[in-house]
Amino acid sequence: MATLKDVAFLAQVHPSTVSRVLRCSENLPISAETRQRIMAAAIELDYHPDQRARALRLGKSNTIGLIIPDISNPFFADIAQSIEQECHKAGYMLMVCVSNEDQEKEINFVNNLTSRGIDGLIIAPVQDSYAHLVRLKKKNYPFVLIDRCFEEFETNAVISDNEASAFDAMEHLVKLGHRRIAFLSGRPTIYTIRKRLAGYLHAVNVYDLDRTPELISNGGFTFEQGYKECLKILSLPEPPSALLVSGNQITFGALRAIVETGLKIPEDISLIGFTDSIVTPFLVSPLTAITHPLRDMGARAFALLLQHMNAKERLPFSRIVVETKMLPGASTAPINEKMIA
Amino acid sequence: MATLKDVAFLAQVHPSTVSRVLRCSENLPISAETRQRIMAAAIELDYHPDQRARALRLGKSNTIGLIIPDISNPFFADIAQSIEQECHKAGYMLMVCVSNEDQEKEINFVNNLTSRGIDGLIIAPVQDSYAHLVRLKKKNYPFVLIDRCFEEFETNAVISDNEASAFDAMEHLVKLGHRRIAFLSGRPTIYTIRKRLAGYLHAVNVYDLDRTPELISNGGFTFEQGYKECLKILSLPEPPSALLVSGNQITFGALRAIVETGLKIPEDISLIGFTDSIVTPFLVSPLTAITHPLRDMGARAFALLLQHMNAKERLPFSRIVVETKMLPGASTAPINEKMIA
DNA sequence: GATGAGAGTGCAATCGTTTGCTTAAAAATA
DNA sequence: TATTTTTAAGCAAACGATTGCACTCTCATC
Repeated sequence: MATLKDVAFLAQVHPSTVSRVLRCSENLPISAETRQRIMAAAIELDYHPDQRARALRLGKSNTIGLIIPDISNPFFADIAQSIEQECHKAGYMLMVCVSNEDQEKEINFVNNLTSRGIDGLIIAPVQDSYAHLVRLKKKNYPFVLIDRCFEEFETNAVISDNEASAFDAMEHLVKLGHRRIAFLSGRPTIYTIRKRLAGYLHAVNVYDLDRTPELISNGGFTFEQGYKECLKILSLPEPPSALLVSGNQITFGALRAIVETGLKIPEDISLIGFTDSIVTPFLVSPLTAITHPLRDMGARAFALLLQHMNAKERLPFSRIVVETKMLPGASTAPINEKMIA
Repeated sequence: MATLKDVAFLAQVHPSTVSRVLRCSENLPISAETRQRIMAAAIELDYHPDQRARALRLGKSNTIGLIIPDISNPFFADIAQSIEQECHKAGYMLMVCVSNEDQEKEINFVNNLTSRGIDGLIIAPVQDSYAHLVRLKKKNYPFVLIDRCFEEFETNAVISDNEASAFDAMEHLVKLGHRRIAFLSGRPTIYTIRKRLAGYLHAVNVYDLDRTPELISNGGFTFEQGYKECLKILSLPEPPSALLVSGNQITFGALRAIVETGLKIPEDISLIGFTDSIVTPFLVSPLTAITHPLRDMGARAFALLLQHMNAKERLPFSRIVVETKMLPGASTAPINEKMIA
């Protein structure tokens, strides 16, 4: 790797001169001849400034970090994609880290990224703890939470109206005559899950629905876990007539369980999923889905972060709430008589 | 951010002593009392070594870079996920960059990452050019290509047997009686596409199939492009009785076109897709899919990279070929009479 | 009672850039 | 011609961590 010194030597000038020529475009007192010589040398040696030295000296790396729990989940992959594009537009690099829902790993990433001189951080936190984020806040390090946040801990965040959308989905099912509706989700320590569960319970209360505890299941986020939990629910003595599933991978797992059990959607069971996959319209039964404006979420998180990174003084925190949208499918139908029996 | 100096000051020792105490665990000549004092100070100040300074001094960053064309494509997202996990196991950080199939962007990423002191690089190249990779090779910078490689340019690579798998898929269709088979894919500048096309053409020759040029389409990689290209093909005066589609997103786009056109799979048209999505079994018609051992590909690419990064002397290049697998679905069927009419 | 061996620390250079300050020559002004 | 200004380029410190070398002690050994 060619260094400034190498270029300087080749051009027969001092390294500082090379630096100046390469950095400052206009009104630099330099002879055309020398500039020419330096440029030629830089190209000749395929010189690229060492970013770590630069970051060290400048205290700025033009890089931000993104920590997400799972990149093979299209939900986070799409968010990552949009953040990456915004970064690129703004001249930033993006460092993507995957916590795999492991709190320990997330903490390590935060430490590692900050000590790399990352300028800011966007995090979809695991939410088993947040002491590391409190430290970040204390150091006045700019960061934005995405999709998940802490009620009791004030930070920047871009989230969606989980509770309302779960309630709406329930209402939709209730209007079709369903009174025994199961709720399938990941860990309830997570903000989105808690909120959706709250929306579910709210609907259960308002419409006085069946409250068998077995109808609520929080097994985990994966395809496999969704599959197993759904099988369990379907084999209840009195299985539900409808299912509200929270999460991309879980929904597909549930789908597998339903297909394997031989049930037809929506004739035998109705299904609404919190899912943002492009394939929902082409599933065995085109899925009624609650979708997020993922690109918008990513873009707004980055814009908010940028604002805080560029701020001279401490800005007040923002909590941006985006609206989900129910994508109508064909996976929900009025309850039929045999279900009740 | 606390520095070594801050810790040293608090512990009343020289920075170098702090560094030694924090780095070298065993047999360091240091009094227990001093060590104690230093440790306490480090914790008190929440000290984390500055990685850019460290990387600068050590010439090693314990970070590798991954450049992929599209992260919202599960194919690359899964590869990224597995590489990330391997990295983590080996104590490396992963920096993920998304080229969005833009050669310019890829070149920038390569320059930027290498000048960040990244220890190695895994790339799924855009393949419009490779001069930047030649430079990398010249500088003896360790890198591994994944999924796509260059026939005429020797490098490390982990790829799959694209040609054979396309041929096998075609053979499968031919045995069902299909003779008019369309091939839908992304840009033919890309290795995988070229190879799959070669497999397709080979089958066309061996079995003397219909060679109407309109049956071959290379519109692009996206869902939208797959949709449009497929519509075009379906509206041919003599539409094909079967479709071989190359790529995740394109396959779903084609699916949309088929569904919208009102055709039934496999009664009206057979479909085989190169796709690695977990949802293929639950589509309108459970899809016959050619799948890749994605986790394995990622793991092997990382292992190969690690080997080259740790090598004292120049190693010979490896080209690892993994086998694809045809996942049987229900989207292919024997040709029926009305198709031929 | 020198000499030598270790134990316990500090010093200073280094990695590659950047930038305020200085110097030196040339040009402009008095 | 003497002085100031402008132009052009070099010097050196700094960012934070690491490490070979050197230094000062304290013991034990010959």
